[in-house]
Amino acid sequence: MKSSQLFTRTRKQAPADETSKNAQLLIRAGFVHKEMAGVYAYLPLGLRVIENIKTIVREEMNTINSNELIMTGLQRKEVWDKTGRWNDDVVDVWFKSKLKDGTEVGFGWSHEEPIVEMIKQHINSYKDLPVSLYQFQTKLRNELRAKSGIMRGREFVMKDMYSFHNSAEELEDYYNLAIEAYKRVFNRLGIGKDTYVTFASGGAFTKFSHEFQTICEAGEDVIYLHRGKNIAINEEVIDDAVKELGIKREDLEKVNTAETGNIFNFGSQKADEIGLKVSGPDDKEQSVYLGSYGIGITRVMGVIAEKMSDDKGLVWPENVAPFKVYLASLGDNEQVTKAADELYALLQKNNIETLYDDRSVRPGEKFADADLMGIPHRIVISEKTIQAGTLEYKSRTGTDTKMITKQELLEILG
RNA sequence: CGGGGAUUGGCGCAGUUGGCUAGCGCGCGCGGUUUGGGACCGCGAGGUCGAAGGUUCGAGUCCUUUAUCCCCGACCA
Repeated sequence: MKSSQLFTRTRKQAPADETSKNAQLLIRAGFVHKEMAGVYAYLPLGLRVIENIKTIVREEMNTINSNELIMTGLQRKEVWDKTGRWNDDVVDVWFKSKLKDGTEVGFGWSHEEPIVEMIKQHINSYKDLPVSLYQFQTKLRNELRAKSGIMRGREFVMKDMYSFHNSAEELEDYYNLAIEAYKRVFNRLGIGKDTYVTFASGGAFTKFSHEFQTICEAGEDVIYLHRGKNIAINEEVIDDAVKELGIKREDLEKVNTAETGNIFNFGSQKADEIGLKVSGPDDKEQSVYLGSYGIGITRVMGVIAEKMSDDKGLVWPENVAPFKVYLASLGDNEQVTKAADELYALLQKNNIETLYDDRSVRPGEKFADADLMGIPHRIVISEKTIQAGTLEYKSRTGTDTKMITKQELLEILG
């Protein structure tokens, strides 16, 4: 992509109505546009990041044999009535509306009930199980207070996955597979070492559920870490967990975190409530066990922006960066343009996502934009580099530039 | 939902005890000089001061109501 064709604009100053680091940087760098409190549009650069995150998640969910689908944004009241969760006193984040004929509908804040209802038409026998389904969906939640930029919005993208099983044991096995898949996701996203599988309140079916908590100052959660034993416990359940796990409170370190993922074991209760049953091998009706697994896609993006930045701007990990290379040509010079065009073509040929800054603006502006956008690798082509017969390379995180050859560049970009 | 703060061109801000055609910087357009870390000079476009009502000879400045945004708390399936 050439900068001259990219729909984006960077700013020197952050808007006054944003104080969170992620929103300030993402807006300044042209990744998102704020529509209203807690509601953000994703501009071309931001969308690239979202898609990169989704690709990683998608690959890992496919690895554990989950099937991608996409459910509806509008939902039926009847489905939620079955579990009592249409009630605003039970779920206070509902956005609701009515059809022209008066029929009540809700805007999906979760898809747990609807997917169980839907599955009833597709699953009849124990032989149809297990099955796992996932989607990337825009969830709508009427939060009392949106905050922290894109980390807690009223509209956000979530990957939600649901697995259906014949027994508690089978669900447990899959649940553990999902934990491993999630760990791979967070590693690939570049926040693995700061993300902890955390004991959290489990509700009616299990004593604890698991949250994936990523250390982040701007996060809303507090967890206690036992680094030695690699145990993490949400503040909510600290007393019970300490007792249960036989560890000492004094050995725990208190940290702020953002909940980037969450997995739940629903047992058979939800399927029972909604009336999802299958025929068993003994020709008797049997219960279906449900697991639910979420990753906040846009929140993860916010957390990465929050954690990985410096005074010059964003610093994306390679796997999520909107472009891998920022190619800047300096000076309106035919030779320079020709050399930059050629290198751009070479990078494209090698499938290396490159943002080619072909604008006729001063060097400082190009460098500032490259840094602000957080592109991992920067290449400069100028009269100097042409005379030297090399390229100038700098990594976003490094402080020095170095002269390299095209071959060396391709090796760096692996 | 409780508490605190804010709202003036696209963005960031100033605007004295109410007083003249509402300013500045960035950005934008045109012309020129520049070209290795967001250049400089000149010219120019763009706001009715969040909204509604009120006080006054006169309101961006005072009063009332209201909307929106941010922060703290509460909430977070």
